[in-house]
Amino acid sequence: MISNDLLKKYGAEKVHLSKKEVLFKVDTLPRYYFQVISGKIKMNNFNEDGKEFIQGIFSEGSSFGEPPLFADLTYPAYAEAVEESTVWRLEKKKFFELLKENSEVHLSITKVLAGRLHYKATMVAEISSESPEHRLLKLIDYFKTHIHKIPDEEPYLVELSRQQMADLTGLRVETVIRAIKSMEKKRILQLQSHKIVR
Amino acid sequence: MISNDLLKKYGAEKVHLSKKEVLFKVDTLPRYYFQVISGKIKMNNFNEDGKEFIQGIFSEGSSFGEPPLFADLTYPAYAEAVEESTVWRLEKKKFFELLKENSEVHLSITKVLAGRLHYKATMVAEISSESPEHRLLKLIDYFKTHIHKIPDEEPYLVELSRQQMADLTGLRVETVIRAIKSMEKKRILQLQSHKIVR
DNA sequence: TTGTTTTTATGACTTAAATCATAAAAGAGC
DNA sequence: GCTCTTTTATGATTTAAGTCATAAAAACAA
Repeated sequence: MISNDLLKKYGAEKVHLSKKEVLFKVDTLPRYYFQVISGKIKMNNFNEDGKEFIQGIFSEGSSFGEPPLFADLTYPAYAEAVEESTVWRLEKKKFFELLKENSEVHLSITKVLAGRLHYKATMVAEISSESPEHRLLKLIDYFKTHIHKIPDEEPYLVELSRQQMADLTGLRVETVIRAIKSMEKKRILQLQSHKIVR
Repeated sequence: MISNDLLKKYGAEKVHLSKKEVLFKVDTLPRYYFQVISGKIKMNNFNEDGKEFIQGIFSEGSSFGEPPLFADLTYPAYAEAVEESTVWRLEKKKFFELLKENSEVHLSITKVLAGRLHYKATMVAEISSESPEHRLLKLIDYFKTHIHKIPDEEPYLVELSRQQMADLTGLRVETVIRAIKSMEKKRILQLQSHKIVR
């Protein structure tokens, strides 16, 4: 996360996005660094028959879509506003100037990438070889511990819909619903008027 | 990739690993930066019933296992020598000194992380929602284009075994074998005495 | 060259999750 | 409050990939 002052200093602009608006498309070259000011942005893919896969959901303060900027690659996914949002947009060239002149910012970005790589490594191993229940539990626990930083003993009210969880784990809604129900029976998590608490 | 001179300067040591030797374990805290001198190192996970998932295979010149070093996390997987190997080992503290004093090295490491994140993003979307044939093709093409940097028109002889491909995509050997055969019939790839050419 | 291990191959069978259909409950808008 | 949309829920059925068993081919070692 880069401070507003620094972003302004290097000429970043605010971009407004209405719900469902697409910020960039898969397989295109990146031109900007992006950081969420308000709202929620998701990065996602669609397979041949239209099934969505959500790479990540980014909220206030989070940057997204930087890897292709560094690695000279195209975007691996779309970026779309989940709700009405505002983001900072900083030109690639300016972004690299900023990094060069502010090494502590560069280190913080590297840390963010490292954290995301850790999440992906965890999820890809799960998705490829674990049961739906295990996958979902890993997802929920990852959000609780790493995204929202809620202590183990405190309850976490999952803000994701069943469909979003399905799209994050590669499952189908029905499978998610059944797995959640089954875990409730086993007392692995609780349901409070259809809301998941863990 | 950090040059030998620089590594030596900061006190890196050579570590020898015999085939199948484990360098670090999943869920432990990182203490070193590692870089392959010779041989091959794989990072892998095992699920409840022992099924392997290969996160990546690293050969000469590649570093691995850096993300948890940056993000203050534990290793998401094991690291094991695929064959007899030698690696550079540099203490965490020294590694960060090196980065601080050599900003171009820091940038190159960030680029490596960005590239790996790109690979993971690509594979996780594939694994979660595509057919075995599609997954395998994506894997093979990724190795051809991004790892070995072979031009599209030149043939690429896949060096991975069916089992390794299965472990990289979350499939079973039998499924890989059948999918490869089926793709040969469709002329998507060639088989030359059981070796895959794409 | 022969014996041993690993890799590739194939058929028969099982199963877990996807698919399809349909509905109840909850939430949003007026 | 009522209407429309979205989300959650559940049963019946299908299917693709996993599992199991077994063998041929290739690679490696003695």
